[in-house]
Amino acid sequence: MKDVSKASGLSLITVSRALRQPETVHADTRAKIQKTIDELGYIPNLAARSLVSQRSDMIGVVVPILASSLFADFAEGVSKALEPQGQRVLLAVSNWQPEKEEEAIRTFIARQADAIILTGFSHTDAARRLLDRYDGPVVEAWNTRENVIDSAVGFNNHAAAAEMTRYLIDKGYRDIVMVGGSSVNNDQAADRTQGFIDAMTAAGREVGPESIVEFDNPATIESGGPLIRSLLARDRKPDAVFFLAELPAQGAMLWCLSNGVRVPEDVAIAGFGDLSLSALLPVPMTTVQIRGREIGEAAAAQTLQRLQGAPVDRTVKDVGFQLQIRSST
Amino acid sequence: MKDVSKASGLSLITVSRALRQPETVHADTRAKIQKTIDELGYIPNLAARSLVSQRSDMIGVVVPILASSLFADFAEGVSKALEPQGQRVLLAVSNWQPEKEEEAIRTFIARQADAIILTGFSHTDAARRLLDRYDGPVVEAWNTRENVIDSAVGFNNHAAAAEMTRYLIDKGYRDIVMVGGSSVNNDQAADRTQGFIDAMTAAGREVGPESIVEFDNPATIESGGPLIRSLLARDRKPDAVFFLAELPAQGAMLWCLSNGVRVPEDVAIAGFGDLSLSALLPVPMTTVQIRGREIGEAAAAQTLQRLQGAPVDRTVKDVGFQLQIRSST
DNA sequence: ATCTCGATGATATACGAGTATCATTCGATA
DNA sequence: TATCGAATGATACTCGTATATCATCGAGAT
Repeated sequence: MKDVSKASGLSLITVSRALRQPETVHADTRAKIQKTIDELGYIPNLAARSLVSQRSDMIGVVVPILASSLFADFAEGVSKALEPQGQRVLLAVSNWQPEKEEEAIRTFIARQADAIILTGFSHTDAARRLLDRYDGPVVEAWNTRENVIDSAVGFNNHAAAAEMTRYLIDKGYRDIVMVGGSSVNNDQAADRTQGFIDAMTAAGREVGPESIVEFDNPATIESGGPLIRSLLARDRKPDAVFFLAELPAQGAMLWCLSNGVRVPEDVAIAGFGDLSLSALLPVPMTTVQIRGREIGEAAAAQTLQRLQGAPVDRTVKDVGFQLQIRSST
Repeated sequence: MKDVSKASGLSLITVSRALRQPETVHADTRAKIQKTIDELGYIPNLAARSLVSQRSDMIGVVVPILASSLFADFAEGVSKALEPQGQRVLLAVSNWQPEKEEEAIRTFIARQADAIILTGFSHTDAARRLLDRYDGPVVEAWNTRENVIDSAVGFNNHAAAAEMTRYLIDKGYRDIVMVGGSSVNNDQAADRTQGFIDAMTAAGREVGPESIVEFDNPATIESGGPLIRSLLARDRKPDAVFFLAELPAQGAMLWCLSNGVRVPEDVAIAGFGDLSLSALLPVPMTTVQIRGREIGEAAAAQTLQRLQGAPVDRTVKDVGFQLQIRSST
């Protein structure tokens, strides 16, 4: 700013005013300042501005994973919704490790992030303490629960899994097996699993250890084949397999296609997520549609509202899900 | 820091030293300071530190898109490689618009980003000027060319498309059609297209307007079906179709599977990208394997080296690609 | 007893902007 | 001609951390 002041022959304070309170400066003066700014290529130092203004125009976002997942849609949605407001995304990938999330939160706060958007409700105690003392908006995304830190945006994972399970039961399947990821530090996986269990028991079905199979996170398409293969090798074959993630479901479907197993005649397959591929498979796949991008946009919108002064109301926004019943069941 | 100083009974300068030059402070004193830091929950203000140190421990990253693409792998690779060094990612999604990239660069510089990682070589003039004056490392990723701003990490898009084209020619295909995205503001698409053209003409093949079909960015899996359908409806059907993006190729493949078109007997299909699904399709797909995550890690590694004082050498690092010959050709 | 060195402290300044307070200049208006 | 207000300027202080310079104190070495 000092350089601009000298080059334009105007005082430092006038340059500052031209930038911060343009209405107090004569139009001609403003134009003159803008001209020298362009000539000099002056770019304000936002770190200095941040120091005074106590804000950074940055919003911290934590996702568990980005590759081949709806979290990429989510992050893109957040970024695009924030950009028009001059907010940038500070990104962190936690790999489903709460300690990494905590570390990310710590650096977000240290960098004066204006708000923090997290995935899920699984946080370390230290992270909760940090967030309690943090005065900006905090959004927990991808699930809905009662006890939110500040606000939440997502869908009811429990209800989604339960609804699909009920559908499978009503459809007449007798031996339903659920395949899910580890519930450790993953409230989404936990809620989905519980949704399956609750729907089953509510229908009088027994849920034994053989009804639930676990795969390792991150869920890959490659894991689907071996999983369904081992299930079909059981003495008592399941007649329906409900995958709590889309990629293994797709992998299972493709394995069946390549190995002469008929879907849904030999075994029905349902997924969770509805990646675009699922509808286009030779046997279009029944699945729970999740709109990751929409969750991201909603999370960003909620954040911006709060930043613009909307009151704290511990909102939990449910963007919903939708069962996509197709031919695989 | 002032609070920590008062609470611990030690002077401000000692607290500062304990944090910045720990070796100059007695271990007991250090422990005492650490204790009060923990008690108070003190988190240093990195905006203030940044103002003095002229660095921010943030690295700006621009990707054209994140959803359903290898750029998500790329971004994850960058983030994970930077994290152990205490660097965070400032993310921007440009949507293939150089103006958005320019705007992102401007804010990265304003926020004192230590380095900038871009996708591709298509920048606005203003962006080039900004980057010329910028003193941190700049990495252009996802392609290799001669005139780099600072350094580049990627693979030779031209060579990759040419090699696949040569393979198709050698395999005996007579009517090869290329399907690619718009080359406007997309050097990768342009280079791939040129690679196809060059390989064709080098083999004495004619490349007419009917040999090249264009789809809209972003390439979706949904676009593949209609594309291959219209190609097969031509009087002179192509016997091989080379998609310069993976999703439309997968879409085309699935359309063929669902519509009784035999691959590769009726038409051969080749893709570009090798998303994990491609190898698992009922007809595993021939494609060019790109390792997005590796590009991200390499870009991050190069950045870190430069930040740690490695000399500027206008490096162009080629991480390569690999033809995956499968059954679809 | 003198010197040296490690550990700590006091003071001042810098980083780049934002802003409060008070002063000055100039032209328009009554 | 006196007054007012818009436009601009000068000065000082703030934000939170880093660091240079010089000072002080005490323990151990010579």
